[in-house]
Amino acid sequence: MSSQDFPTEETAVVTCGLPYANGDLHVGHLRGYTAADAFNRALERIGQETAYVSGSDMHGTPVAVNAWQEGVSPEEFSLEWHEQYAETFPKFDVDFDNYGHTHDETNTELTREIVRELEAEGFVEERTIEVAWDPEEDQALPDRYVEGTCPYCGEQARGDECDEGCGRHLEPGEIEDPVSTVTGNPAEYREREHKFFTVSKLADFLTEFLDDLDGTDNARNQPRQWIEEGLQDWCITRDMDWGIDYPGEHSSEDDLVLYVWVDAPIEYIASTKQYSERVGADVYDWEDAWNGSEQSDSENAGEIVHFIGRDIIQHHTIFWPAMLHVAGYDTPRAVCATGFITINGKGLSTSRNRAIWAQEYLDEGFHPDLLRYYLTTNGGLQQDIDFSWEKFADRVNGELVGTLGNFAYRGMLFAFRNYDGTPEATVSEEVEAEIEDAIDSVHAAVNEYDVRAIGTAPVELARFGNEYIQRNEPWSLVDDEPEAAAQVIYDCVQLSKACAVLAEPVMPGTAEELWTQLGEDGSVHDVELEAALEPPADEFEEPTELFEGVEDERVEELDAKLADRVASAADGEDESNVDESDDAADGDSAADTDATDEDAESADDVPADLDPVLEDRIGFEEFQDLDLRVGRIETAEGIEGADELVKLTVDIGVEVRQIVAGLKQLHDVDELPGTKVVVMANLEAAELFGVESDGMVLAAGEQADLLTTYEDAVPGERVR
RNA sequence: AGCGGGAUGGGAUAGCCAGGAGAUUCCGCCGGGCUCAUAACCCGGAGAUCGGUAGUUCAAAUCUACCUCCCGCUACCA
Repeated sequence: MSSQDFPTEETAVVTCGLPYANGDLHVGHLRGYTAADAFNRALERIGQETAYVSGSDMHGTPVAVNAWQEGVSPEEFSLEWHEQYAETFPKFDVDFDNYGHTHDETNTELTREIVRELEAEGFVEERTIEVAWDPEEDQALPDRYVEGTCPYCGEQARGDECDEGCGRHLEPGEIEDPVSTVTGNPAEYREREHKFFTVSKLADFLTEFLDDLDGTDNARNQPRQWIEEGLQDWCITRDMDWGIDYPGEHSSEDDLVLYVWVDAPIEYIASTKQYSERVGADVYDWEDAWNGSEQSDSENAGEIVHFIGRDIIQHHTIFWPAMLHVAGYDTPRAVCATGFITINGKGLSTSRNRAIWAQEYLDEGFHPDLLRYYLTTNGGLQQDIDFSWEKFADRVNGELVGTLGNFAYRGMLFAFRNYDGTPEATVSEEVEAEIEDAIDSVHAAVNEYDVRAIGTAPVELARFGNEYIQRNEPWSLVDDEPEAAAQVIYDCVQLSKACAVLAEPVMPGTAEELWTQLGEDGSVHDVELEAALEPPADEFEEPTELFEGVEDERVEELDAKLADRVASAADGEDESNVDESDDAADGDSAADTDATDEDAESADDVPADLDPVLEDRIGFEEFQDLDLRVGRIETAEGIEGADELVKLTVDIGVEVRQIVAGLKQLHDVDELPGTKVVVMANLEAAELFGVESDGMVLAAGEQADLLTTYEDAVPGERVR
């Protein structure tokens, strides 16, 4: 890449995706925030001027819809979540220099200012488009207020994104057959004036931008494809009242607000600005970070580094740099998109309660550093990583307790007992070289955005330390060769000090603890990596163990708890799904790094590709809930455009139903009429390929072998 | 079926972008050592044709093409 290595003379700013203010935080969120926090701390350790900022994402239709359902104002609703987030992050030592929210004054002002700038530069056009409208309520239905059919792939889609089909971002008015998600009313389209940001004019700029962009590969490759396919202009306004009013005189009467994705990333700037205003521009000047090229020769002087979840790459590599560029700000140096988290190998799912919640983790009494270490070092940033309590315990016990904690403790305890602190000596060449290497590796890791390597550095150094102390056996030297023993122990204290410095980014609390135990002055949060080579303090108190192990029984207990919770969430599926309405809603979240639902429960150990019998038994009463009927197919015709679907009318005695079934390739459609079948009669109706299907015809296996009766059962008889 | 991510010793991971020695580390296993340390630590060993095939190259885990399989999301298996 074309960027200069860190540390640079410029001012850096590190951000992480904005948590969307409509749900509890979980390990998926935490992964991104701890990675960015560790990266920012590592930047500080190598002497880069930097700030770490973020804020809550308050606007958008999911908040409005959820608030409406709870009967509170969107502001009240989102502020409550915002406050919870603001309280939670410090508990994980996620140390934002500023944490704001998108609904505050700074962001509102700045957003309007930037939009005016986009207008002034001629990148905003007013266009008349058709928007979904609820005729009964007489209100507009932007984004998630409406569902319908994707015009590109024909799938069921949300108003703003074809979430289930081709994954495209949908512009207002594009979705077909719209229905209000609030009232269920079919929506009609009305003509409205809206503002468009002409992103399509910026393809060349964006291509160049991507060529110079640092960070993870996925953040560079995916948008390239989108550009090749052709960029669409972006509608940046919505007909609703929750959001930032579109700047200008005539807009207020129309309830025209800016689309949430306009003001959300601007919070990165706003939050930096708030930080600057609080500490003073002489300490940190937000304009150097966001507008550094004004004062500097280089074109891209600000060192802007975004950490995001991989689901929001498009917003950060297309819309956002386009806005920054036109409004005269610097564009990002790097976008690092993290992978998802799985729990015990399965997708994290908030609605199924298969998640490790932030508060839950804390309530279990674990130190935040343990999770920080696990999340940042379990795999590369881009990689999906799995969380299980067993693996967690494994890594804590092996690497933190056994290697890092043990090394620091044994060396320092030896030193304390024999020398009341650091013995008289100077660092050996071998140890000095080892520490230098470790420092270099962290430097390199920062420049490669390799948070994992930043995290493993202190543990690797401790591993060397354990080997070193073992090889030199100070315990057998201490009587006969006191000088040699002193040398070894001095080296160990030096190594412990280096571990403290190296551990700071990923395990800030533990690092500070170790630093204090070593009798060092000040805080490890204020030193640079080179402090690892400075002579340790002469005296220190008796050390204590840095980490506590996680017992096997504890792991079993935690696993059981998680399993119970997932099971009970599954029981109450219907109800809980309504409350949680849709964690899918936080797809708008700027940091939603959970993998989404996955279900098929494990089917290992079963021969011949057959699914095992489900473990959960149901009661007879539940079986009684199934209304299975004998039916006779009356008519059958293929559905145009569908490969497999057949539209059937089936006589089930009490009535004739229209049912869609996937039989076309497997049966001769003309021969189906007259066939007796078994029908699941009280299944809720669904629409398949635009055709209503009221019930389900039972069939077995891939070949859709139809279930039938062999004697004289007549249509309408129940099957039991 | 579409899109995305993978495939490296028993399990989990690194290396791949910028091709070159005996392929990294952790867990597990076998054997040994140490006893300063939280049954922690250290050493040695077994164990990988780096998913397959073809190609580029003096040289491929790494680059190219095709293929297979796995995972996730989504879907016309209602």
